[in-house]
Amino acid sequence: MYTMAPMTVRMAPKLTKNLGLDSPQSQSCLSLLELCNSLKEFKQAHSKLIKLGLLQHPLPLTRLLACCTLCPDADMNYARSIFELDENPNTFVYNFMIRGNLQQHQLENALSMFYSMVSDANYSPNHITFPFVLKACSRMKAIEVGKQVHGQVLKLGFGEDVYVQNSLINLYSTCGLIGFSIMVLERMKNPDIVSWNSIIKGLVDLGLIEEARQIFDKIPKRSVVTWNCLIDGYVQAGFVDEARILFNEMDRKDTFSWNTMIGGFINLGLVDAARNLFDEMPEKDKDLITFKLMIDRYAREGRDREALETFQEMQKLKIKPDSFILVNALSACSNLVMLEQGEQIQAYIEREKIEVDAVLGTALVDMFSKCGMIEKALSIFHSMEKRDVSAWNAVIYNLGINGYSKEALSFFSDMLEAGTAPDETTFLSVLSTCRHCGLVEDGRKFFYMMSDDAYKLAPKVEHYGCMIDLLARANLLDEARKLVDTSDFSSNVPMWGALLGAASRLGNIEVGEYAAKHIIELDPLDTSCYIELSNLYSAAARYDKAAEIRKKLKTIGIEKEPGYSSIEVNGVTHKFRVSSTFNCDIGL
DNA sequence: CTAGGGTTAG
Repeated sequence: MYTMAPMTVRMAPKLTKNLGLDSPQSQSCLSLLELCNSLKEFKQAHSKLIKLGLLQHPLPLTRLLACCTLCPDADMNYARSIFELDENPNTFVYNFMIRGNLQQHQLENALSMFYSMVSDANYSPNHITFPFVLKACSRMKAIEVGKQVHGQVLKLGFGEDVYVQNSLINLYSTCGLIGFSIMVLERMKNPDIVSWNSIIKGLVDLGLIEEARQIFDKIPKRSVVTWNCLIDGYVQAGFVDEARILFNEMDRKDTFSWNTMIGGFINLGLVDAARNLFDEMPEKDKDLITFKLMIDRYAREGRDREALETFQEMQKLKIKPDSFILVNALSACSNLVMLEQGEQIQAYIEREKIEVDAVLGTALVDMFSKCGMIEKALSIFHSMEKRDVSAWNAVIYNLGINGYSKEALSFFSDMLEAGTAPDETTFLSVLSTCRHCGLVEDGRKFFYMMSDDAYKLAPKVEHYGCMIDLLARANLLDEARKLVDTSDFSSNVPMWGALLGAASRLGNIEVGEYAAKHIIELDPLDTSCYIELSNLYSAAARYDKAAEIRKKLKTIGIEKEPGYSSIEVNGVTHKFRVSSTFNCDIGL
């Protein structure tokens, strides 16, 4: 919060005429400005200031600018419009603008503010300016500009300021020039803990973990951040045991320490080890990221139940989920067909007025349709302001697998009309719709459409799989075989597996043997192929052949283990048993 | 008489 400045402000004489800065209205307006913490309130204060004619004064103007650049959702265009009212911006005003642009990730604008500042003869950058500017340079990895700024620092005499020096260390190390960072450090009279941490972080980011460790052992003092940086270094390098030893040695762990360790385990695929740490972690230290790490990983691994349970734990601790977590939770609900849970999440989104962007909307659409609430799904889809490819894909795919093939295909043409470019998943959804209803003509059309000039998408194994199945169901097995023969996937086992499965379902021994021959050539240990083939023989009452295959299977000593292939549809992984049928969606 | 630096995930 900003304290009121005393009212004995120096004022330019020409401004004192219409002054009113001391008037009760002005006073109240200035206090209003201090209290407000939303853009809307700023704007009200702003217009009041204009009415009172106070924007001529440097003090209110600077304060207004401070308010509207410092808030986390600052509107920098708005800030800029105020800035431009200032004919003679002072150092404070410039600094606020640079900082605001930096916070809003408008790095170029931050730099151009700096440029106009240095070309302004009346005011020059001070010790506060440089950390912001240097940070902008390091975020942009603009090392050449950074070096020039370094020159300015020295020229203007801020080379001894510890904050500025530390910013320089960071600039050089984020640009990979750790040697320069060390040079800056060695010239410092009094490097502090932040200087050392910046060096350690720089080394860690370059993968120089041993060097980082040496510094860690050498420095006189360490902070929690020091420990966390080094632990993160070990974790990044895959030395999780080393990280764990340090972690255990820490006398004070903070949220970062725990999250770094948990994240490290997770990245190495040690999800259960991560969970153990998660359970050991004091509840009061857990934050959004802690939960995000666990829930996101559970969701990726299809451990939906655990994802949801952890999500509920999070709610018990009153930690507010962000939309990433909500997407994960919704996807778990749809995989588990847990409508009630999903509806609760939707209610939460409405209650908390969380913005339903394309991704979150798609997750809702997917959840409702997987739970059989197609109407509800469609109404959400229609209410979405922005629809990306995934949103369309979710609708088309789910309509298709629920038997609404006409609707699915009409959504597909709506999509093209809306100018959204279909991707491979779109075509997979469309083709699986055709397969679902035996629409051979349409299937062929869409299959060739995807690779034509307009879309230039190469059909993948999954697309071929759909086509094989579609053709086979229409008793067009020879066409299916030709498709495989002429594809780029003649050395792809699942591809032949799909043909074998189709042949098997039709009892077509010739094509079956043909496909099996290819599979065995490619992978003599493919068990599912033998099993499929023997089933095919049995079904055709060719028991001798079937027994022969079974025997072969035994002698090779292969265990029965069906092969799986998976595809991803709108972020949800669907498993297909490639050996037998292409339409066996195990995930449902 | 306003303001500044180092650590964790998608």
